[in-house]
Amino acid sequence: MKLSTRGRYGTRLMLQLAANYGKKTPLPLTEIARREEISVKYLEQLIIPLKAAGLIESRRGAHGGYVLAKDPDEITIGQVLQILEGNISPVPCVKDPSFCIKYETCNTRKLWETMDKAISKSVCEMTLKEALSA
Amino acid sequence: MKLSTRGRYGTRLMLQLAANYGKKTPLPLTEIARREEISVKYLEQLIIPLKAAGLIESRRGAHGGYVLAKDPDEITIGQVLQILEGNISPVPCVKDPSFCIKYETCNTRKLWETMDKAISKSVCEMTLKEALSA
DNA sequence: TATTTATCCTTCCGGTTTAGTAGGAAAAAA
DNA sequence: TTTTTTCCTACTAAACCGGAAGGATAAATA
Repeated sequence: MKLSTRGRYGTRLMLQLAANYGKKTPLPLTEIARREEISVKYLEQLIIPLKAAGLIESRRGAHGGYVLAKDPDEITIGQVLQILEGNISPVPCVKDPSFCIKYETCNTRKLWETMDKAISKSVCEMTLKEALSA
Repeated sequence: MKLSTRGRYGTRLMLQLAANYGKKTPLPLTEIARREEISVKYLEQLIIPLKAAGLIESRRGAHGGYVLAKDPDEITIGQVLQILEGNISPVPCVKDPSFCIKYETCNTRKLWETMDKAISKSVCEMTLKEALSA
């Protein structure tokens, strides 16, 4: 039960943008790629859904780059993971009952719900700002 | 970040054995397969590591089957998942620092540790007995 | 205006993991 | 000796993961 590189790299990407928040110049992917040792090409892929979700704004051309669209304390790690990994619940049925035909009689459902809540809580209560200062 | 069928089916398997705990006859996989609608062949595969870990004992031949080797309140969901899924931490580096070359400078490590603890706690504090009665 | 620096857009691909299936051997009970 | 069951070793189709490739478009600068 692992996060993929999308979630992990994407979080690092977002923390770099959070650290740059408030500065005059946007942060280009080339710079993030250098700091985090991740290829620009892969970062380009990860940033698309983050931008589509309205968490990021971009400026094209020379001296361009990306900036957070919101304050770092208004974005949670949970949001970022949700966008990049999809639903982060440990089992599909918790968020989508139609997934399982045995939904009513399943002896493990409440168990997964307990687990799901623990995960959601840990990650939705933490903002980029808090993650940075930790 | 999903559990695979190994972890999910294996937990259902263990809960069936927990429900049978104390009864005179062991529970055969054919019966578990019928109740849970999982093929015997796949259950056979899942039960191997559980037995190897000492959570289960087997009896061969007619009227054979499996029984828990311990009381249901001495086995946690966390143990079961650990055996079937391997390490359930959301990122590899939390349990194995050598995995990551950026370990010292990583801005996300503490974040994953927080998440890891929340998951471990939720799942290691719940025993089969509790899961059954929930 | 030409060049450089960026984002933006579409496509492809090899490797690994997942979720099983297949076929039988060995043991124990009836 | 037949049936029921565990035990053991392979095999595989499909999905997913982790990127790389190649260029188009836009903005700043010289």
